[in-house]
Amino acid sequence: MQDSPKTPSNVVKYRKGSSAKEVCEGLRRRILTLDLRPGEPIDETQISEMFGVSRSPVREAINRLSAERLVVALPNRGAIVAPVDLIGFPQFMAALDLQQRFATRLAARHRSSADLVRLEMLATEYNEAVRSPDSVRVLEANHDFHLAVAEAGRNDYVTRQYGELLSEARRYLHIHIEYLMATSGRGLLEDQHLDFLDAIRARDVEEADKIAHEHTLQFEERFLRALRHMPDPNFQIEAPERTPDR
Amino acid sequence: MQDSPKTPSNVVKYRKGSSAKEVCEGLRRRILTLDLRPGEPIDETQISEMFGVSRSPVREAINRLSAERLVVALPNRGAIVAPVDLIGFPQFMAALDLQQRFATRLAARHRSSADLVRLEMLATEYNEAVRSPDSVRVLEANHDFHLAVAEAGRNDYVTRQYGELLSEARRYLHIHIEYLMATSGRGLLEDQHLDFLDAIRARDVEEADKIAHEHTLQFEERFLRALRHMPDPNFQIEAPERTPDR
DNA sequence: TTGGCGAATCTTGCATGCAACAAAAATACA
DNA sequence: TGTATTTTTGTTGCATGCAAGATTCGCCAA
Repeated sequence: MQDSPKTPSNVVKYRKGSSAKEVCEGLRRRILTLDLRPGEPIDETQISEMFGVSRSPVREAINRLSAERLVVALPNRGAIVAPVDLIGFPQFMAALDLQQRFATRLAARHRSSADLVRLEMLATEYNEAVRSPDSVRVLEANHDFHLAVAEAGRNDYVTRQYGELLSEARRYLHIHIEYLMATSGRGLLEDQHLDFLDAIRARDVEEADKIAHEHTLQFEERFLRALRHMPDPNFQIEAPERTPDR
Repeated sequence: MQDSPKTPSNVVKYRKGSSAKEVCEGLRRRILTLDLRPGEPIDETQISEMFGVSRSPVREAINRLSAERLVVALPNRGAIVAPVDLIGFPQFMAALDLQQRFATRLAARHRSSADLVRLEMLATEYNEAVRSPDSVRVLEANHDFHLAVAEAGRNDYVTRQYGELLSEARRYLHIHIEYLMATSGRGLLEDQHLDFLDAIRARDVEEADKIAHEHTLQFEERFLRALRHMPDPNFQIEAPERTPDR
C-alpha cells in the first residue's frame, strides 16, 4: 500500500505496539548488565532521545521496570536504577533459596520428558557459554536454565516469583562472573547444572531440593569471596562519576 | 457502571503526583472486592471519565495493576480484569502456602517487641471486623495482619512476594466470606490469628511454620467447600452482564 | 565564607491530539 | 441466504503541549 506517508524521514519508527516494549527491554538489559549503574538517575527525556521515541513509551517502560524492582520511582523526581543493596544481599539470598528449592522440587515432581530434552539443551548451552568469552551469554544461559526448571514445575505463581528473583540475581551474577573471568577462575562455573538435571530426571524430589540449596549456598559464598578480593577498581556500589552536570 | 468515587466538582483536580495513584487504588479496590468482575474488559476512556482525569494516569494505573497481575493486558486491545482462575487455584495455594510458612517462620525468629504490640492490635482489629457486617473490613484486616507478620520477619523480598499473593488472595477470600456471611457461618472466622500470635511471641519457629501451614490448608478446604455449596447465584467466573455495549 | 530567600530553569505528571490497529457494520457478490 | 470485501466506527499507542513541583543559581545579609 504505502511505505512512508508523511513520517519525517530519518527516524524509523517501531511498529505500533512495540515502542514501549523496545525501550523496556533495552533498559532492562542495560540495568541487568550493570551498564546502567545502580543508583544512577534515569532521565525520561534523555532516554526518549536515546531510543528516538517520545516520553510516553519511556514512562511506560519505567513503570514496568519499577514493578520488576529494577528501578525505583521517586515521586515527582523521576526514577533511579535500583541500588544493589549489599545490606539486603543475605535477605535476597534467603528469598532466592526458598524459591529455588521449591521450584526445583516441583520440577522433579512434574517434569515431562519434553522438559528433560529442553533442560538438557539449556544445560549444554550454559556449558558452551561458560567456555566463551561472552559474560552476558553466561548470564542469559544461567537465567534461562533455571527458569526452564521452574516452568517444568508447572506452577505459574512459583515460576513468576522465582523468575523475578532470577532477574535480579543477574546483577549479582554479573559482578561475580566478571571477577571469575578476570582471575581465570571460570572453570568454577563449568557443569553447574548437570546435577540439577540428574535429580530432576530421576524425579528425586529431596535430592533436587538439596542440590538447589547447595547451589544457592555456593553462589552466595563465592559472590562474597569475590567481593572481598574484587580486583576491579571500576566497580563501585554508588555511581562515582557524573559529577559535572546534574 | 456506577458513580464516580471522588471529584465533587468538575475542575477540582488531584494534587500533582496523585491522579495515577488515586485511580490505581480505586481500581484495585474494585477488583479485589469483585466489584469489577474477573474477565470484565477495562475501557481507558470510560475509567478516565469515571475518575475525572485524562487517559494518561489511567494507563499508568492499568500498567501497575497489570504488574500486580490484577489485570491482564491484551496488546492493542486494552486490558481485562484478571480472571479468577479456578484451574490455577491449587497452584496459587501452593505458592501462598510456601510464602506464608516462610514469612511466619521469619517473624517468629526476628520479631521485636514492638512487632508484637502491632500484631496484637491487628489481631484485635481482625476479630472486631469479623463481628461487624462489613466484609471488606474483614478482608483488609486479614490482609493487614498477615502483611504485618511478614514485615516482622525483616525480609523485604519475602514481604513483597508474600504481599503480592495476599493481595490476590483477597479475591478468593471475598468469595469465601460472602458465603460465610450468607450462611451464618462467620463464627468460623473468629480468632483465626491468635495462634499465630502465640507462636510468634514464643519465638517458636517450627510451631509458627505448622500453624501457617494449617491456616493455608484450612482456607483452601473451606473455600472449596464454599464453592460446592455456593448459595449465591450472582457469582459467576465469567462476567455475565454488560452485553449491551462492551 | 556561609546561610537564607527568591527567581530562573529543569523535570515530571497530566491533558490533548492524532494515527495505527482491531472490531463491527455495511456492501457486494455468488 | 451465505460469504467475502470494503467501509465505518471505536479504541489503543504514541507524540506533543503545558503547568506543578523540584532543583539550581544568584543575590544579599550575617
